Parts: sequence; C-alpha cells; structure tokens
Amino acid sequence: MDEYSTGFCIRATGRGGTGSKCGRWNPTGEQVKVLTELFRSGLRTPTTDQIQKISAELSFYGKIESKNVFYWFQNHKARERQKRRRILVDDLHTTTTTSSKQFGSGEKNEAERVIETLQLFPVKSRLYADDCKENTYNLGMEMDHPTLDLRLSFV
Amino acid sequence: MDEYSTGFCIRATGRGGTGSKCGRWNPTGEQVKVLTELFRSGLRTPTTDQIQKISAELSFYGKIESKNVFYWFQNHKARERQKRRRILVDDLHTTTTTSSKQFGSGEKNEAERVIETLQLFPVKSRLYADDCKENTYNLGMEMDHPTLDLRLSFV
DNA sequence: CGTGTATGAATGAACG
DNA sequence: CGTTCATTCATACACG
Repeated sequence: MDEYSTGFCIRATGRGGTGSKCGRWNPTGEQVKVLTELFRSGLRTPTTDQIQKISAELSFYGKIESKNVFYWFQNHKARERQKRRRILVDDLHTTTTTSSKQFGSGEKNEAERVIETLQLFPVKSRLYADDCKENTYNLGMEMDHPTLDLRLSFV
Repeated sequence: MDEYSTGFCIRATGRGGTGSKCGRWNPTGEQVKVLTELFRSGLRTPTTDQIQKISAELSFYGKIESKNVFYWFQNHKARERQKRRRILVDDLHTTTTTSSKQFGSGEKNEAERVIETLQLFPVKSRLYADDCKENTYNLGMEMDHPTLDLRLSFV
C-alpha cells in the first residue's frame, strides 16, 4: 500500500510506451503526493469547489479531471477504513510476533489447536459500532482557498 | 495449469511467512486448497466477517492476513470471468482442443488430505444465491447508463 | 540465465 | 459510504 507506492509509480516506462491507451487516469507521482498530503491534512470529502481547485492545481503535473480527484478521495477514504478494519481484526490472531520472519524455535504448539470447525456463518456479529468520530476535518478548510497551497506553490 | 493444478506450488513449508523478504504472500498448498474449495462451494465474494474467519482458519497452515484472502477471492473471480469473456469473444473454433491438460496430472501428490470438515456452509446456501446465479451477468454490459449524478456538475 | 505464465497486490472507476 | 468490477503493476516460478 502506502509503503510500497512510494517510489515507483509513474509507469512512464511501463508497457504503455507507445500507445498508452490511457483509458483511465494514471496519476503522476507529484499528483499522488499532493493528494496524499491533502488527505493527511484532514481533508476527506472535498466539496465541489475544492475538487475543482485541486484538479486545476494538479493539472500542472499532468492530465487530470475533477472526477479523478473526486474518486481519489472516495477511494482513499474507503480503503483506509477497510484496511484498518481488517488489520485490526487479524491482528488478534497474530499474537505471536509481528515479524514472523523466523519462528523456528517458538513455533509449534500454537498450531496445535485444531481449528476444524469452520463455521463461517455465525451470528452476524457487529463488527464495529458505527462510526468513529473522525469528523475532525472542517475547520477552515472547507471553503475558499486556504489549505490548498501546501508547499507546492509551483506557480 | 489452467485449473488449480494440484501440482505446482505446494511447498509445504513454503514461505507462507517463513522467510524471505516477505514481499508478498505465498499461499500454502493447503491454503489454496481450502480457498479453492470454498470458491467451488459457491463463495465468490465473502463478506468482511467471512474473510476474517477464513483468514483465521487458514493461519493454521501458515502466515496469512485478511487482505490476502480478500485479494484471493477478488482475483480468482475476476480471472475466471476474464477468461470466460476472453473465450467468448475469442471463440472462433476452438472446439477441438477442448481443455486437454498438457500436464501429466496423473500424479497427484499428497493431495489426498481430504479437506477436513469443509462443510462451511450449512444448508444456508441461499445466502449468496443471488450473487452466484450462474454468472448470468449480461454480456451486453451497457454502461451507457449515465446514472452518474455525483452531484458534481463538472464533467 | 532469459522469457512466458500464474498470480498476489494495488487502485481507478463505478454500483447499490 | 461500503462494496464490487476491471485493469494494471510486480513478482514467483516453470520452462527451455
């Protein structure tokens, strides 16, 4: 995920090479960087105005449309939650060591607990009590032109 | 190879987490088997709950995370469909070759494990019935339906 | 040792 | 908003 996409995106040299159908938007490293930064700044669901502004700014780095920005935020937010949910739960089972790199010695009985009863349809347990605040955005960023300058003031 | 050939990866002690750079998850033969069985049982898009359960269960055979299960199903389904579509469009006269496996699958390793009680689905098979439905997705796939309101005026 | 193929992972786009 | 689809990138492994 994030840890991966730090340095290679930009498939400029990808197989696209010549044709590059470009059926879909392919963000450049800079664009991703800015978007990520905005996200980290607290922006989760930009308004139409913000979207257009962001889009306009990012167009400097390459072709981009407003809807791309819109989708980007939608996806980023959704995936963040999804990931958190998953990791959270599967963490419970990985009690041994975070880095199961080498468990040559300790590893053994843990696996003894035969988990044969694979029952996937339990009682529809509630995973997470809806919502977790995270409404910390807003403040002064949802409007005009504030937070958008970042340090990228290219122009 | 086309099928889930039982004789190609199966590194019992595979690096399902035992080592290596942890670049990416490498499923164990048992893990693949169970997943495949689940898939064949009709499960195509497990819910988050199911994913976690499956993941927990499969962790018995080696390191695995929820997202691995998630991706596995996503990929498996996508690939199946992709293949199907490919054949459909590409279908010219390939009637003769059928699907003769070029692999001498006569030798099945110790795949006789007989999936424990893999009766994960009680008689509740009705659950994903509407999702399964024999893949009757319309080929037409008219995406011309501009329901995209997005509340965004641009575009 | 280089190349093709199977497949894990990521993500843009879109649906319900 | 959560979930699902489609396409693509990256990598492990088999083949020759």
